[in-house]
Amino acid sequence: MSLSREAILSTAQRLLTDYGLQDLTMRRLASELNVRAGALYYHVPNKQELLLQVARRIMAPLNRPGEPPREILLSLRTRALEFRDAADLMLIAYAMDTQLPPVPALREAMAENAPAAEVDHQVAALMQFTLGSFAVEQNRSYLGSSQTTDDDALATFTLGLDRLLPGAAPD
Amino acid sequence: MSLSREAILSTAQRLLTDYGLQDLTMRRLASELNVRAGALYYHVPNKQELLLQVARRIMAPLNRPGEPPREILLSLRTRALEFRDAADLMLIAYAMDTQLPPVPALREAMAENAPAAEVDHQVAALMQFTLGSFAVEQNRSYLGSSQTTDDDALATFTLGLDRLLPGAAPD
DNA sequence: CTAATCATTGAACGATGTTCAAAATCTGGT
DNA sequence: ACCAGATTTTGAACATCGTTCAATGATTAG
Repeated sequence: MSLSREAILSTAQRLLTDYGLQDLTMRRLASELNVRAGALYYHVPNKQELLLQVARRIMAPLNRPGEPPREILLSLRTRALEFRDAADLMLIAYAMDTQLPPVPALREAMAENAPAAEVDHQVAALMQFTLGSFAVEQNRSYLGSSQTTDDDALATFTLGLDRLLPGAAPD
Repeated sequence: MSLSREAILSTAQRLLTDYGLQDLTMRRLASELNVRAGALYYHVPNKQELLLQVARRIMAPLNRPGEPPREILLSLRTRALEFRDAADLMLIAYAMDTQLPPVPALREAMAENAPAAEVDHQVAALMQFTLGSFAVEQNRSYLGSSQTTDDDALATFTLGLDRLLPGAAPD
């Protein structure tokens, strides 16, 4: 069987989960597929694109229409922390595509009480907070600097969610 | 005159501003100082530490006690966008040091109406949103993907601030 | 003036993403 | 079964990166 974009992406995703972004090199990925690095470039234009597609794969299952935004974003958090360095990837992927999942689901869920333009800003703020949260949290654990407990991190995250989601109470 | 940590850091900061993180290599930095790359390692342990110190330098002037949080964070935004790739650096620096400026100033400004632990979470959420915002915005302009105007970005940012700062109104 | 300390060099190491002509493999038509 | 053409993969190279370190040069103190 010959190589395929699909095989490359799913192997990359596995490497990311098991060993992190640092060990996700083109040579390592190729060797995992019993192939040399050059072969990958027949199926994928470059590493940046590869990583982008991996990020999409990780986030795609989270576009769940009908689910409350709070649940969606808590699921996103679970997923982000379960893949090593996923936070950075997600942030870049979202920067490149504003309509990345779970954005459409969030828009739909929040479309009720506000005009479209307002909803866009609300969703954007929510995503920026969420991804910023993950990035900080993941970089922190990556550097072993345990200035914060997991409980603190989660509490901060839900506090932010409560404030950024419609229907938030003032302090 | 011999090299100094100070000269290295300020030159690094200038390179960052003028050419971005991609061109801030140890060799380029050394050449800018009329020196070879190895010499830098007598004054700085490694590049990671170098970047961290640069981030501190950029953020340090923003610890302005007494100023309202909203002003502080808008200044931080101006500063972040004025240095290329500063957003990523700031995020990493904050991940490594929870008390990085302008955190102390924010804590002080928000300490009035809540217990200490609650303030910490509020400040953390605020910083995560802020840095996430910058990172998304900067990555976006870096990739030329103009899916969003500057005005939109600023509107999203202030919307988030209004919601995350004490005294926010519900929708 | 000399000895010791400080600072820089130059060359190397291992690793990275990427390219590309050549080789290998697979495919369909006769 | 064979062959021509297209599809894939290789192997080697390129440029670049961060980092190390013995040797060298420069500075300072006694």
